[in-house]
Amino acid sequence: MSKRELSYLTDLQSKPLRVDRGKELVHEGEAGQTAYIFQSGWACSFKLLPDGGRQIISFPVPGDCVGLRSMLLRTSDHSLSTVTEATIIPIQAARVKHMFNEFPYLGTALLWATSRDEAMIVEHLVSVGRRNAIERTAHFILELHDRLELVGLAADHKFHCPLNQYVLADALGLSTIHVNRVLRQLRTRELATFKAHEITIHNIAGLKALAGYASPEESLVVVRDGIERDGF
Amino acid sequence: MSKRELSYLTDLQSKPLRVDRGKELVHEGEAGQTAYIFQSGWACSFKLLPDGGRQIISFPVPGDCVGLRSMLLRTSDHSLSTVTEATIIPIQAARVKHMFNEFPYLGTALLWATSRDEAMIVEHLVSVGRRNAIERTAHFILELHDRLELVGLAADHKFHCPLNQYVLADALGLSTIHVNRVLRQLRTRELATFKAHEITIHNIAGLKALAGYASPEESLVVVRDGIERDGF
DNA sequence: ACGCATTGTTAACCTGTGTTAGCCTCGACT
DNA sequence: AGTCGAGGCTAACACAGGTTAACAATGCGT
Repeated sequence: MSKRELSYLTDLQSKPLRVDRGKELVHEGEAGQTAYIFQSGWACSFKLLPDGGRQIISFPVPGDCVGLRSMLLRTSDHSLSTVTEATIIPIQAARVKHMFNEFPYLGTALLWATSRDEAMIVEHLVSVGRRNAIERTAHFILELHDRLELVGLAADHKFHCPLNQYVLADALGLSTIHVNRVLRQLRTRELATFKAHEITIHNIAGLKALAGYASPEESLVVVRDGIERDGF
Repeated sequence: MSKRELSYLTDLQSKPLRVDRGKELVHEGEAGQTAYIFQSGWACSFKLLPDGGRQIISFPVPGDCVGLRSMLLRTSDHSLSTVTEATIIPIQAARVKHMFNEFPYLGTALLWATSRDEAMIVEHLVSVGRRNAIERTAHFILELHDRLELVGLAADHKFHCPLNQYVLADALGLSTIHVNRVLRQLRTRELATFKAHEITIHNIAGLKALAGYASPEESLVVVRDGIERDGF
């Protein structure tokens, strides 16, 4: 990346903004004129169902960028709310569009970033579709751990996690009560503990085995061990 | 789009290629040097699990383009197999990368296309996470119908669908047997019939009500009817 | 310190979905 | 025509997970 590109990227960012927890930053179907970088605090993107239920798609954590995609589309296809108080850096759509013309190369970088997001959503889909409640929860904890470790927010197999069991249920496609049961089981089996907004992984190998979790680097290998079936 | 851009897009495409059904075009973890446009035939993209299960992510149908994303990343995060015999148009990665520099505007178009894909995956995640078997199946049928209608492959609430119940199960996160039960129920309730590779929707209003399905155009409205809950 | 709201925890019961096992149908091949 | 295999269909049973209903902790505001 050239100096000019970098300085442009810096210019793109507005002043950090503090928002309360539970604030809906983007409403589904709304025109998405703004993207945000999360400097601190957690959020969740989700879709509501006609019956009032909801499915959480992902949890942006500090360092993550959201809404870039919906800037280009007319509207956002899901809502976004903060889970905790947060500091965000808004990015204006107009400037991003200008950037696309000025520095085409950055467009590719952006495409790369959105691809990473999509990979996470796909993994989430696999979890919900084909893993049972405990595997799914274990997988979720491991993924969160790896993501947070990457930005220095997890150490020693321990990290802060401001989610409650209701939110967890909406993310994992389970009922609150069952989340509670599963967490208890993880505790009893001495794999991981979720207490007072802090997750501690006691036995990371055991947890990975349970979840069928492939660390980002190993992910290529594990799949080949699976029994291969043909495509139809 | 300028004439020059259009002709460039045409140049990009190689000769159509005929492939057998059940052919794995992309293997998970593989470097994705090629993208494909499906001219005819169906495919499915999926992830395999260590225990041999799989989750189907999406079904590319004629007119769809796949693999553009994984060309930019080092590797593809999921596999792709044909479901039927198919005619595909391969697109070379090198030429696409060149295109990005030459016509930055097309990069945005590409980003737009991948965003549409992602929206579909998100909807799939919502289905699997928060709809029960019959709602999920109904939703799937409706989505397929709308997609195929768009490319002229569905008419009169009827369309060809070469998927068997095993494949359906892997897509919907259900067991084969349960897919069978659900299809029977849809038939009995005179909502839709899946027979001899052909899906017929008998009562589209009823099916939409059951699925909580929002047509692409109406999708903005329906969600606001849901009971709103705050973001945490 | 008190009361209230939020979140966590547990038990009992019920239902949706998975599992196992088998039979039927149809088309492809010999 | 007969065999074989793939895919569809059904039934009986088992179990994971959902539902309902309490109650216990915790934290917050007054």
